[in-house]
Amino acid sequence: MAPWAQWLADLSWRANAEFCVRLRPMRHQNRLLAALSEADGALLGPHLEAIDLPLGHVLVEPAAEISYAIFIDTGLCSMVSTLDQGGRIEVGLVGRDGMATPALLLGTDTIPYQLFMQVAGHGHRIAVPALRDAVKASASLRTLFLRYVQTFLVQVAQTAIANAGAPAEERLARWLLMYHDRQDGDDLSVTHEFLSIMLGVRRPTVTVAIHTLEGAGLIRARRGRIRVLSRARLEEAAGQTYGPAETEYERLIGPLRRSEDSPA
Amino acid sequence: MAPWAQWLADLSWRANAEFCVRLRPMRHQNRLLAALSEADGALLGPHLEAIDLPLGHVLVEPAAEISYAIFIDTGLCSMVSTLDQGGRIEVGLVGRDGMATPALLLGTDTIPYQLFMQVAGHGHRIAVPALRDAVKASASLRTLFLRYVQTFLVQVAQTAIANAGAPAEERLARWLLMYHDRQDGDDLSVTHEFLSIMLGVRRPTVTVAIHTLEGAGLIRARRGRIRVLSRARLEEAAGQTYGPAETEYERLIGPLRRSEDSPA
DNA sequence: GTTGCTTTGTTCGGTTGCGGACGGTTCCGC
DNA sequence: GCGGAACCGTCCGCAACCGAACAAAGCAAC
Repeated sequence: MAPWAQWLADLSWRANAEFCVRLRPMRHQNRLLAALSEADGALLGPHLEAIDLPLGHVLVEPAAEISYAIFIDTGLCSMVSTLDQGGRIEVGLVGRDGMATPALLLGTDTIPYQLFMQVAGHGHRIAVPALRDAVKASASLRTLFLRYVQTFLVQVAQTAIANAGAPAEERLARWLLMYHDRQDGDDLSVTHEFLSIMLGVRRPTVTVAIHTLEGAGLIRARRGRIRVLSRARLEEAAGQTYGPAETEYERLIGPLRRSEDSPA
Repeated sequence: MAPWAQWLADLSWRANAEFCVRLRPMRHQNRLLAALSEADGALLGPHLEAIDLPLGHVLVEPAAEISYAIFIDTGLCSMVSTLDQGGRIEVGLVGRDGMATPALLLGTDTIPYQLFMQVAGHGHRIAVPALRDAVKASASLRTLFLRYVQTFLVQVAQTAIANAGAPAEERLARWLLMYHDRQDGDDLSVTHEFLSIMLGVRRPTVTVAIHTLEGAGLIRARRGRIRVLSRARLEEAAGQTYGPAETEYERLIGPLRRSEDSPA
């Protein structure tokens, strides 16, 4: 097994990951925080702490009480189900588009899934009681956050649809697009093995699918790195599986990616 | 094609389905309504209208504005994605356990999916503005309903997990249990073809899976009908796919099924 | 009770992806 | 520049499931 898969399998290291509190920048990269009104920003701001989110950091353990909500500025976080046999299946992805975990807005402090950083980055955290107070006090804040929950729900539903029968190649294209949506630039840092876990398929299957997409000129794959060459054609390749969740996001919250797009 | 599949494919009939308003019974079979406090019941009650929910009735059309929230007392409603190729994939199931559609609580009046009655029954409806007013006025009502959204989110996530690799037999077991949870008695009305659509597999695959479960003595299948013989063993057969959503429901809201269980 | 439709049972070949394994290549640290 | 670790490419046999089709059995209406 590859060593990075070690921390994927080994649950004991998680106690080592420590938060590194830093100064809060003025403009938030996180889309939800950036979308706050003046008043709502003032409501949350004092309670936000900047944190580092190293690779593999576990934000939430299944059935364990959650103390902080996290707003990611850079990096990616996966929500996965840990199966008895040791396997993992990804059900949702959170980046600078939202918060982890949406369930905190739905009246629960635990979820049956695990959240961990899949791409290192940084963000801000807020203690759950402070979040609850703010959400209780401001209807506009509540509305915004619940709208995010809706987009997340649709995202999970799209995962269910993609997992039902869509060939590995379409699922791969969808996943690459979702990653691409949540970061700047066109270079994605992922290995085949990582993708195989996220997509719930075998690693060789990922290799084959990547070759197909690369052969068609949609991406360029290098060791541990995938560059998106044509978003437009990648979206075609993803078929029905990509789109609804992103449309929902732009309708309810705002632009997901920065303006520019890769050339087709 | 079987004729019942006609209305599944034919979208034009939907205009024919008319609501039949009736008197409101005193005790709600719907679990959410039954769980309301005195005050919250008084808040919603005056706005509730009893309605019939005939087989195939379309409650929500993708991207179409939703006017009513529906609380199902009996019967079953599926949330499905309608694919371009004409196929449908189920992503969620709503019965007397909740309301249709949860998205109304998340700040949107449209969803990218279709909701239709899969098993005929009846329920109550409330106009969306009235629902919004009530939810805005009562924090306890909001909490209860949002908790339901959480259970629904987990249900959809479990669908994603089941669709990722779980063999048809496990998915079938899970679906039967979810149906069983949402009605009285042990007789389920479903055809193989119907199940094949809900599970996203071929009809012969369903036939084979049913034979396996029947051979093991977990169910008894007759034309258009399946009787649950042993819930406990059916839950075993469903493996990891069944459980988390139901646990979440009982933790956050209350009992899903009536007390008694089928003999093991 | 016969007719016609619905539902169920079964078959066939083909494809996709799995489980496992092996060899090659790139990268990193010493 | 030399190991060794990590990652990528490929192969095998095998099981699940698909797409299509056809036959049998239950049910209902006349």
